Amino acid sequence: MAGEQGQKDRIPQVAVRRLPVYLRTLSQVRDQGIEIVSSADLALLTGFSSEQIRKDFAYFGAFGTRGRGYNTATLVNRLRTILGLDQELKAALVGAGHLGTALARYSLSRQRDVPIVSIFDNDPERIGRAIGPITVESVDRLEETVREQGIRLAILAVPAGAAQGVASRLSAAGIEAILNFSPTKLDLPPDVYVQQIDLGLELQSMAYFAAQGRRN
Amino acid sequence: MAGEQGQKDRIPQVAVRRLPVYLRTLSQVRDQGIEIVSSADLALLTGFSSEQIRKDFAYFGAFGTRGRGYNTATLVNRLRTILGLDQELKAALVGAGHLGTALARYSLSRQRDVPIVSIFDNDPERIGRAIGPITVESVDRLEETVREQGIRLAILAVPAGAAQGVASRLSAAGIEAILNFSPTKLDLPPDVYVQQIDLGLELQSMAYFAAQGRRN
DNA sequence: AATTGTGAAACACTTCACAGCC
DNA sequence: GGCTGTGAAGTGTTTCACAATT
Repeated sequence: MAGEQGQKDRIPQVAVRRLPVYLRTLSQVRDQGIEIVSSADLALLTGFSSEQIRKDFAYFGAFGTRGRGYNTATLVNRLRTILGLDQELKAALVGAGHLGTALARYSLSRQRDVPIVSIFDNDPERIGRAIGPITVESVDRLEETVREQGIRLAILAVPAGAAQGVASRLSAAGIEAILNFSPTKLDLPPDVYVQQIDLGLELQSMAYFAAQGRRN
Repeated sequence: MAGEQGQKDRIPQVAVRRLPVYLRTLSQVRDQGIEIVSSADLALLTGFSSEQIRKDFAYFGAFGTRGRGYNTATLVNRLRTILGLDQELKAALVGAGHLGTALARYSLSRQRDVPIVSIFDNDPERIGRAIGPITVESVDRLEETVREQGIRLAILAVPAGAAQGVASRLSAAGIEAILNFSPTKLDLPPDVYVQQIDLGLELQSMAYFAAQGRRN
């Protein structure tokens, strides 16, 4: 049996979240013309332990050569496939306020792999405005555009009060993962992956670590 | 013996990072005039399990009444003390580009507990500009201002190439925790708490979870 | 009767240590 | 000889289940 080639057991979520770090590091190393790296080299560059790096790669099937190390170009391609970046998954941004606009500009300039292709807002002042090559659309057109463009990911940067409503609509429209910058817990079917980023919460835990000390 | 009142064993980092969520939820509940909540109520509101909530509170000494639940007002105050928010820890922002400016505006409007009091940049175009009530200073004045104002936290929103240099200066100036939005791993003494937020990495792991499916 | 507080069991993740392969 | 790949041990975190308390 055994489904997709080389994939073992259940893979820890945390391991998946390290893959993009490996990918970025390996791309840089490859671009310096270095063809082989060891897990020890990667440990130095990423701050993760060499054992952990080897184990993470092993979850997806082994890519190294014993006695030598890993081929940078091969591993970059393999990681891109594993992450699904060869599919050019499209993302939508909802919320073209200060934060949303900044995120869009940042993403448009750097992030070719997961491109933002549509931006929505409900403020008539903002609709029609251009952000880079994209024109802000009315949020009324959300479902339609998501379907037409085959958008599968969304970034949410709307006020707290609007977040749940928009998220439900995104979910109903078939969006598979949401990166939520609004300070609200989203209640969604479990087949939607939600990643929360919350400046307020982060600052408050920083206060704890600064005040009571002791990192770990 | 036993140091600060009521603090048990070693406290899991993950538990600390949940406290701000409890604090926010409890503040909302309290502001609705509700005086008592059970861990089951909080579980519904936060999405964490009731056992976990009780255990988290227990790490810091017990605050509930058996048979009744937790007093919202008391618990809010207690959490604020634990997190160190009664100290009004000041934060600096370094990098007044699109993202930095958006973060500053967001924080200035909402986050009274951990106020941003200074903003730095190295671009002469930006120095002297006002963001809300704050005037952007030259990054040359970083050490001086940090000491004068007693700033203990920093938010880093500079280009990748500049991040390590600025972070080292912040650390040398005595900053205790850094929230890093630059896509760079920071190498700093272990007594500086670093929390990384990286849009590019988040989008890439979202691609995985959308592509290969299965949430957990 | 209801709900906390908590040891013990279960689960998740990381590190150790070494066999296997180049 | 050097470095990967991996079971086994160790550590960290969550869930279970129930005694303690109001």
